[in-house]
Amino acid sequence: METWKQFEANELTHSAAHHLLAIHEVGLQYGGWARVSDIARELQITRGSVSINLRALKKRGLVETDAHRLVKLTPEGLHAAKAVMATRAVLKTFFADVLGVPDIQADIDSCKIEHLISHATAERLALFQRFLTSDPDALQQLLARFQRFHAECPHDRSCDVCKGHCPVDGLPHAI
Amino acid sequence: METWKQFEANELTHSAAHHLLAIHEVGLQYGGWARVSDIARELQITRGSVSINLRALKKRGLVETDAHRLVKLTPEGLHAAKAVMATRAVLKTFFADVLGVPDIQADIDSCKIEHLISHATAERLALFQRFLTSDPDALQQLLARFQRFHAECPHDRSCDVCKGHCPVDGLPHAI
DNA sequence: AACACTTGTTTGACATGTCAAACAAAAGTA
DNA sequence: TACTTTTGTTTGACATGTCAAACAAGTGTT
Repeated sequence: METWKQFEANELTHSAAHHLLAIHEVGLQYGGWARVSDIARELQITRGSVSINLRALKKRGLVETDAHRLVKLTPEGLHAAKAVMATRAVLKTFFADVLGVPDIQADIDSCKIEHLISHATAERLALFQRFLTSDPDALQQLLARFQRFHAECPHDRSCDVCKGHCPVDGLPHAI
Repeated sequence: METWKQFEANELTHSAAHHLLAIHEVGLQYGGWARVSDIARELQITRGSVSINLRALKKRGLVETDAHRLVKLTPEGLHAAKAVMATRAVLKTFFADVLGVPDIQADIDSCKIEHLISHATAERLALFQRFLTSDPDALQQLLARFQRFHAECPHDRSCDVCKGHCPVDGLPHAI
């Protein structure tokens, strides 16, 4: 059992991923360039923290700086940022549109997971969604039926699917 | 945008969750009791680290100790451990059996996510799986068709679903 | 030019989680 | 009983990521 130690073995930490995303976001209005202050404001952390964190990202070649201390993603940094955004989008769509999880919760969950889930799994999930929503045999109806179930489930024993118990841990619904 | 800070806002850290799981695992053979050494061996970390980490778990009321320094989960600790195991099982089943992700990758991904995903999302995912596999209208066939697609996808433009592009980021398949 | 503000960096602090090493107490063995 | 080993704790170190505060360099205003 050393699977659990893989938790640390990711390309990006949560913090690093969001620094890249913040640079990308801020840079949209300034031709890709961002200032430390802007990044700090975007992430709601201090300039000092951003300054320190950028040092590591520079050393890893994900970020570049100007003579005027302006910050920009390198091609590798941009690639990494786009990968994170794409993965998050897939997760969020699945949580919200397929599973029917409330929008805010879908945002939080996808943001927590975006940099941790493997590309292989994210890709299969994306394919699954495409498969579900593009199949000619009215698979849409299947989804619709599932969504309807959520709305109508009485969360007690009379319910055919949940039978009044949480499907995760098997315990009776608290509701 | 302060959604990203929610990453730290979980009931359990990854480390804490696995300490609880390790106590539970070891305890199966000893009536719920475990020793610091056993936990350390199970997690492949030093006794010193376990000792320090248990202090925090004790303070939070998730773990109790004996006069002989034997360690046990409290009812709350057991509940937390079971919740983590249940969530992981749901995630792993989805990744492996529905999406068709290789077993080892499904283990790693579910282990990374188990303590981060909300109960709401895990519950909907579990329901979705039950829905998929128990519906009378041959939904099993749907799954089978998706699985078959994976096996047959040529990963190039001739493929109807992936069209030679990664469904996550839209870039051409590297394969 | 003088003063005030903004910006980026550095420093010292804290929290978490890990290690190795030293140590003390308990258990096992002679 | 005496010796050895195992066990649990403590300590000092390191890495990451955060803060507040001090500081230096630039930018603006008058």
